[in-house]
Amino acid sequence: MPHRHFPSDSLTPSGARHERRKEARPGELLDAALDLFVEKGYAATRVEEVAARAGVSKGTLFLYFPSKEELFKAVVRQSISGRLVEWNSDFEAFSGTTCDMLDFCMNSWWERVGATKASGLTKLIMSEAGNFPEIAAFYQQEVVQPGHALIRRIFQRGIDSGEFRHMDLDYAVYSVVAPMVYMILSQHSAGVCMPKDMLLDPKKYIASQLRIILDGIRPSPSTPVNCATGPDS
Amino acid sequence: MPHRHFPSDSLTPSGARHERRKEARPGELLDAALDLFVEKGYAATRVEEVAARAGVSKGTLFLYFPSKEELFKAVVRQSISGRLVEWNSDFEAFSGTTCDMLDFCMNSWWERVGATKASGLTKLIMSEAGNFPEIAAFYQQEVVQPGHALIRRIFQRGIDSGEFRHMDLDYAVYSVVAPMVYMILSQHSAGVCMPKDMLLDPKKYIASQLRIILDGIRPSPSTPVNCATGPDS
Amino acid sequence: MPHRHFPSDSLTPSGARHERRKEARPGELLDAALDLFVEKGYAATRVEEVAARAGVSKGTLFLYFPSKEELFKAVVRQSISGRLVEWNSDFEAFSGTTCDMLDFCMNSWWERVGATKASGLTKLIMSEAGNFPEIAAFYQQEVVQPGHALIRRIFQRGIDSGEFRHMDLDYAVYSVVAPMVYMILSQHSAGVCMPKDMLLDPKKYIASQLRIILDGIRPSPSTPVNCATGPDS
Amino acid sequence: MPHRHFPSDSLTPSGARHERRKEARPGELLDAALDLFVEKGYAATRVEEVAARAGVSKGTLFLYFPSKEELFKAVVRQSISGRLVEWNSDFEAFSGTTCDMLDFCMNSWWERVGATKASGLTKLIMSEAGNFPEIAAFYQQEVVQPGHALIRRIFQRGIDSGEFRHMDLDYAVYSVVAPMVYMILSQHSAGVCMPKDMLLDPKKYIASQLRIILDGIRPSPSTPVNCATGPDS
DNA sequence: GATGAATGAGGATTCATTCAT
DNA sequence: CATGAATGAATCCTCATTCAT
Repeated sequence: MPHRHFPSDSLTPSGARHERRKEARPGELLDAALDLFVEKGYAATRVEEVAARAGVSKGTLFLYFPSKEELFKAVVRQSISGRLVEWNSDFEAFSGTTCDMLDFCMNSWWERVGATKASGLTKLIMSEAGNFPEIAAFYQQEVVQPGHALIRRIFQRGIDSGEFRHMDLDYAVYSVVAPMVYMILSQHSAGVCMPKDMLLDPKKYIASQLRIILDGIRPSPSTPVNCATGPDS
Repeated sequence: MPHRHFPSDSLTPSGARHERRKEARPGELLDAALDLFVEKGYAATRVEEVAARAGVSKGTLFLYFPSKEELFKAVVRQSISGRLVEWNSDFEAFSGTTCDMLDFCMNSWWERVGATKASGLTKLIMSEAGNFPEIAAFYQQEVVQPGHALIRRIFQRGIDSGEFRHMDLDYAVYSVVAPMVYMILSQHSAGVCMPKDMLLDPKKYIASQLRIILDGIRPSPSTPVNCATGPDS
Repeated sequence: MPHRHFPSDSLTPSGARHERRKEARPGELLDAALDLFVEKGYAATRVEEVAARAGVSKGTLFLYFPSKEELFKAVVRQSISGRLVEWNSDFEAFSGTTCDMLDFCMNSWWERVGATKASGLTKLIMSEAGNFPEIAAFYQQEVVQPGHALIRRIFQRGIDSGEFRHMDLDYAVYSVVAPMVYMILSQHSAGVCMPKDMLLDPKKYIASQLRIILDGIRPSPSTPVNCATGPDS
Repeated sequence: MPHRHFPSDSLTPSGARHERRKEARPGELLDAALDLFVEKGYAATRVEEVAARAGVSKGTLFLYFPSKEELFKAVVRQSISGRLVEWNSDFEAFSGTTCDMLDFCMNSWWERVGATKASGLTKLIMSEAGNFPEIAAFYQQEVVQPGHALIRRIFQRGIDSGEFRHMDLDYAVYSVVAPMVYMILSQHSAGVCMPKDMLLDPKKYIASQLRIILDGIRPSPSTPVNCATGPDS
């Protein structure tokens, strides 16, 4: 690999001046942008730095993406929205129990997004959405709504089949969303989410949450309470 | 130069020369800064605006805080300190069921934190933790660890009394933490957490999550599954 | 004058770093801006250069004018619109013949605008209006409409008093506007308007045009033609 | 390397290899450039757009013109050349009154210049003269001088025949030139020349100006004034 | 000769920080 | 102490120009 260097500390792209890699450029820029956006946030990431990390000059970036914002949207599309489609279709073909479906949902979300760099985008957007309403709207449309819709569909399936009890889905979906989002945040703001020196094992975390949720939403076997008596009774 | 002795000074009432006691300045600045940092984030908050809201000039702010960064740290340090003491003591005297305790925990947390300015601080810290590791560590020690410890104590109480099943508490606590944190985030990044045009009713949200949690962690009434069969069975 | 230099070739302002001339700054900036806008056009004038010529830094300019466009508008207001008011009021008090009024109109316009640097703004705007519609609209409103209205009022006065014949004022006003605008343009694009090596004497130019106009718009003494016969008759 | 002799070349029809003869390229580029320069001005015209309109790539443009500036000069030089010859000869054969001649002059000028793309060139040159003195001189020699000379000859003819009064022709010519130039400018900077929402009808405009001029330059029927008395007399 | 990907200097604007008053 | 005028580094984006293919 004699050509192409990735100077991570210098803003000056190296290599030959004209390299003509039109096909490869967008992907290289997107990769560099994902890294930097996740690492430093949207506002703090300079486009020139993205270009430099991709091994091109500032101007080249604007050849492929008309603005920083569009660059960011493209990153989100590639890293999340794009994978959502494939993810969704997995569910179309799913034939097991709805419990398994929810299990699959949480675990595959983790593998496809949570465990990847893309998860940093979620944290980024939550942090900076207030300053970039357009980006928030974009993420909302491309990621949040489809995601909620999927979970809602799973829940509905479980209710219809008798696996789950009746619930107000508008609120119940967050029993799945919240732990997943929280897990992602704890990856990117460790000190803020997790007690010091403790790292969560994602698989165990998901299993733990999943069990509570599933137990918590199945049709009440008896009365919904076994809390009738205090600890001192 | 402890006092001024110029004759001309006698033209001015020597008592309360300045309307606002200068000792109050730092506090006013910190209050203003907290509001603005919460509202707009660190980067988007301009020091001039902070000064203006505190009723002083930009230059004066730099008299008390050597830089924007130090101002931020001071804001967080002051706002965090000892918030949990009072809350904790409420639980010492609690004599009801552990289910009620968890109910009280989540609801009073909502009233004391979620619905107040303090929630903005949580969001702020999560957003900026990456850029201020020192702050993250501080928050970790002052808030996260005590908070987790409290929930853990509640859970342990429930297990000991037989109200809750045995669980790996290292993971189970997040069934309470995650929905609460998520609720805070959705307050401050509405468009990113919630499907468009939908606002969560906090009381209903908490009730919904609480019921799932309580059902999800009580001792298994039968087998932990009623998902043995698929939806088509 | 030990302080304050006007480095016309360097962009670095000289003098002490903090000079505190708040009252004087806007005027100095406006003067510098007028010079440069006239000399180089709107697009080609760099704000930094304006600041430097006024002896301040780039940032200082934006302390007084929120944008390049507002700076330009302020220049127009100071150089033209502002004077239009005073000019207009001269006419309110005018008690002579309407012929004298028109004479005064053209000559005083020349003295107040045509012969000053402000005339360069007219040329600038005609050249660049296409690229800056907001500026064109502003000039239209602040300068063109009041100017046309004034001329129209003069004409109407002459018609009412019997000094001028009846005319379609929508078109007749240009018999005054066109020569004045042309005169201004010839100042700033000499080679394009005037035969080489010929400079117009403004007073004689105005007198010549004025006489033609006045003769051309007085009530027809006989028939409007003495062109009934060709040159060979 | 006058010709290529590679055998592989024989696979291609050696005759009309390129659709557009390369000799035509410069002309196509100049045409496209004229359109764009006129429409948007020099600075606002991008070379890439010129190339695109000419159907070639940006690189090709620089093959024929070493810089944007040279392209501009070439455009103007080509577009100006010899435009007035034909027009001039029309007047040689003219046998009517000089009033008719002036009428014909202004109206045919409108048809040949004012209403055509050439008018854009005039406006362009006036706008850019300051930045391209060489162009201004060229325009001066090719257009301004012959044009002024023609009008001057017409005026002289009218004076000689008694149709017009004696005048200082150095100044009187502008009574014709100014309205015509102004008309061109108002075509290309409508918002700047005309009160908002008002469009001039060229024929009526010319008729109006012509009548004033003709009335204004015919031999004084009485005294040159009927402004001896004020409006209140 | 053509192409079009790549370059990078240049320009408007923002804002934390300084310091003369 | 307090002020607020002044600074200038930093950042996004444009576009004339270059040159490997």
